[in-house]
Amino acid sequence: MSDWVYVRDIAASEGQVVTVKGWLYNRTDKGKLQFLLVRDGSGLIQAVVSEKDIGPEIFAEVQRLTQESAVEVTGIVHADRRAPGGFELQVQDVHVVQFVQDYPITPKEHGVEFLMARRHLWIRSSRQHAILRIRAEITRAVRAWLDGHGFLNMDTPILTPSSCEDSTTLFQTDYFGEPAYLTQSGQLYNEATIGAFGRVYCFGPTFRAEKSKTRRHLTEFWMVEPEMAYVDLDGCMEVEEQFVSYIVQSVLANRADDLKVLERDTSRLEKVVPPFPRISYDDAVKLLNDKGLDFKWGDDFGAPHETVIGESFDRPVFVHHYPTAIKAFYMEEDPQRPEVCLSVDLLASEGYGEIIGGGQRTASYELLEQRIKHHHLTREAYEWYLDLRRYGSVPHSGFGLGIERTVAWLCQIQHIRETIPFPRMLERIYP
RNA sequence: UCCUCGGUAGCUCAAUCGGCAGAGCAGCCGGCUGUUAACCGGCGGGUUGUAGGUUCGAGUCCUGCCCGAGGAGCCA
Repeated sequence: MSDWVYVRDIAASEGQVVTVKGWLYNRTDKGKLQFLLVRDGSGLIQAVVSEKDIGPEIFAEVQRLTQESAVEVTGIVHADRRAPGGFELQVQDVHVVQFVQDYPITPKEHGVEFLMARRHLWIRSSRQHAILRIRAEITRAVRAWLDGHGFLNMDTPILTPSSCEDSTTLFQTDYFGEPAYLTQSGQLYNEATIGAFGRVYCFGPTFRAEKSKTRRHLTEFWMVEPEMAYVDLDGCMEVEEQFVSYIVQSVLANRADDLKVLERDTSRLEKVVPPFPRISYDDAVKLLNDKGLDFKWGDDFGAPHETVIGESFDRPVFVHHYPTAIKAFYMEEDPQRPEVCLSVDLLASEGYGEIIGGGQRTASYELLEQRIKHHHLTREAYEWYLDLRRYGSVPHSGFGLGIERTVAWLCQIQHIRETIPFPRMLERIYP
């Protein structure tokens, strides 16, 4: 019995007889010679089957093998320039674990509707495989950087009694006869945990019940939200640029093969190092007007505006000091200019738009109380949040990074639906 | 929610002015010792999303409905 090895480790077994356990990705039949492309989750390897090596009986069985049949392939590992990946197996034995009939996804072209309905199988395809491996690297890097920089992971609730912000629509559920909502942000809770721990982050799913039907929106998406006590707007931007740069450089260093599968131009990503350019909302408006776009001060940027601003720089760009009126109720005002607030968004390059929203939070009890009233929020529901301004209120900042948008940017893919194993979108909750 | 486009074989698509519904791939049969979405030959494969309407005749024109895609708004 030969050793079971994963394809990713195959180079270490050159010249040895090993067994690969996986699924048939594709097969080419040349008569007395067949090429099996076997994937095992860790990689893809070509297995060369010759009739004279394994005899007519097994050879004929292999000839009947169909796409995605489960197989255990035993053979000698050879380096060969002609093989994808540089190594191949000269097959000595094939054990068929399951013959598969009529696997629906062929190596040919398919439409989005067809593939999305078969998402549970589509994730086996090489492009999807590469994207989801990069996603895993991004989430690994997120935790590694935060854990290494004094942030404590605080898991915030998914079931919440009310809205965190007043702007978006929430999914309502029944909580023992009372209405409850799926969280749209852990931020408010993290403003409490920083009072206990100083620097924290939450990382989990977030839900928005808006009927958004665009390439940048999911109804369920993942967001990491760091929050920091005694950190102002400038300090927040410094953390963001260090954090994002680390994530990008980790993907470049650890997922080069997957970026190649996606044919990602990595030269743009190599430039993603601190410092990032910083422009005020005022200057962003000027920039848009100078480029001939019709945009007036006080409006929020739409997708085309974000694209133009993002494309004006060679790395992600901070836009800060948005009008107070278009931002959430908890944003701190600029003391010199109350009509703008200490908020900052990070717009990704290459037209991928906003990947981070954040800024400095209101520290003043009086201002927050006034904002809650002004935004028609229920005072009672925010009493605990007001408590945080009663007992040791300090300047503090935080931000939320959208994982799927980051994956789409780094993978250079057109639609966010491919950045999560099972996307939840308007009109799609299957599979 | 609004705007635009689409739905034809298992998949991806074609079908001229309203006039016999067709190709590639997949499947099945045969051939081939270096294939990379292999190639060569052969075979089978259809309630044209759905309900009506116009017409001698509708995949094609008209209306409703269903489903999907792209975009807007909102946002990460």
